[in-house]
Amino acid sequence: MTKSRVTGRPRSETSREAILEAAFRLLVARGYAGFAIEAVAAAAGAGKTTIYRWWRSKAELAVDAFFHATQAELRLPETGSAEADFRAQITELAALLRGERGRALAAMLGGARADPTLAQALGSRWLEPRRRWGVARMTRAAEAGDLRPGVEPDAALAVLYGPLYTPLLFGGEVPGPAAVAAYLDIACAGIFARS
Amino acid sequence: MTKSRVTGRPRSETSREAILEAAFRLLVARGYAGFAIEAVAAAAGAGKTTIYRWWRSKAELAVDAFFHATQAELRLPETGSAEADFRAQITELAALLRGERGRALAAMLGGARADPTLAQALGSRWLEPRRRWGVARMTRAAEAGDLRPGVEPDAALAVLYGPLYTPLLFGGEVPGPAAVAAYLDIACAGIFARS
DNA sequence: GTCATTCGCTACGGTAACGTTTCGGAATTG
DNA sequence: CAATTCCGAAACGTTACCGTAGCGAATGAC
Repeated sequence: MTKSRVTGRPRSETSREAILEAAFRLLVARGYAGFAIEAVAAAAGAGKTTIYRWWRSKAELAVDAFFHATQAELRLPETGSAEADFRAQITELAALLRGERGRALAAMLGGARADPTLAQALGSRWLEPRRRWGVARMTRAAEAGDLRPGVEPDAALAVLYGPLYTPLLFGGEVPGPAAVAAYLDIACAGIFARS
Repeated sequence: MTKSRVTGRPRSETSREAILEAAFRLLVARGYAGFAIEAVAAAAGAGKTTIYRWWRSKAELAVDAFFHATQAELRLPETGSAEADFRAQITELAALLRGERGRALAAMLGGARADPTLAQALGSRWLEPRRRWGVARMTRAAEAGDLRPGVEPDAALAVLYGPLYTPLLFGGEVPGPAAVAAYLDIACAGIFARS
């Protein structure tokens, strides 16, 4: 957006990372309510001014911090059968959401009930891309005749992803590999046609 | 707990109900973060003192308000087949969670990420009783041989209830009757043995 | 060396809700 | 009537965080 400056003191990459990491830690430890700009600045050894200069809102900082901790770890596979694709993607997602990143996401989703800015940022940067992929992949599977008769793509996606996200709502831990496999066995048996 | 008083001015039932209803309205309209004791008192035409006298915490007031609006509308059926029992109970729960009560519950679940008191109150008064019923019913079904081979009760419950609660997490609307039936068709096909 | 810009730091006024206390008055019992 | 308890209203000091401003020091291009 801003024309790249050639003069003046350059932005400190050290501070940027310290802020993002401190924000993530705080999000995990105290939730979105206890996630205050002042606390982030203090924990990062940075000035409040520096944060306000580079992030427009608490919401943007939170989402940035989450992505900074997450990197591009998640693939959206497009090979193999639909069932294999979904199983792979959900298993990977489950692994990501276990532990700190899951708690950070839960904190943000909880906070999004009170902060529309956050809801919007989270929707456009996390939920929507994933949902788009899921709908597209499931629709392709339906057209290829891979689904049991009468199965609607939306309902199938709800059954596949619902059990994964529910623990974030209730404060529990995201299921481990064995539990994920167990529920996927059930869901896939109801969704995909057996050859 | 307290010995029943025989003397003095009796507690005003009018105030009690005005407070519970104002609390529910505020919970629906502004979420748990915007749910302030002062605001409840003002909206109810009551004094803060009165609220502090009868409720120990914000969390207790919120949960009480939710139950006051919910009454005992929910049955936990025990007749017929396991599949019929779960379908009936989930359909009823979905109807309850649509609209205001769903938003109130979503607000509280979101707030529970930040307020352990609320998490505990909500767990013991709402989640636990329901979960207990579900586990018991599903275990009985397993013992009766009504489940497809290899289906674990915990995983089956996750598949049945996950899609219902997920919208509360993402801020969406709880599915309507048709959508509930559609996802239950899929889930039940994966869980219950066909005779 | 000069200049533009960012840095961490400290301080400020403003807002919001907290939880407590005090008050005069109203409602019951006996 | 007296004793008791609850009521709504108002005021209090406290805590937490907001967003902004100004400081001297640091940094790097020119």
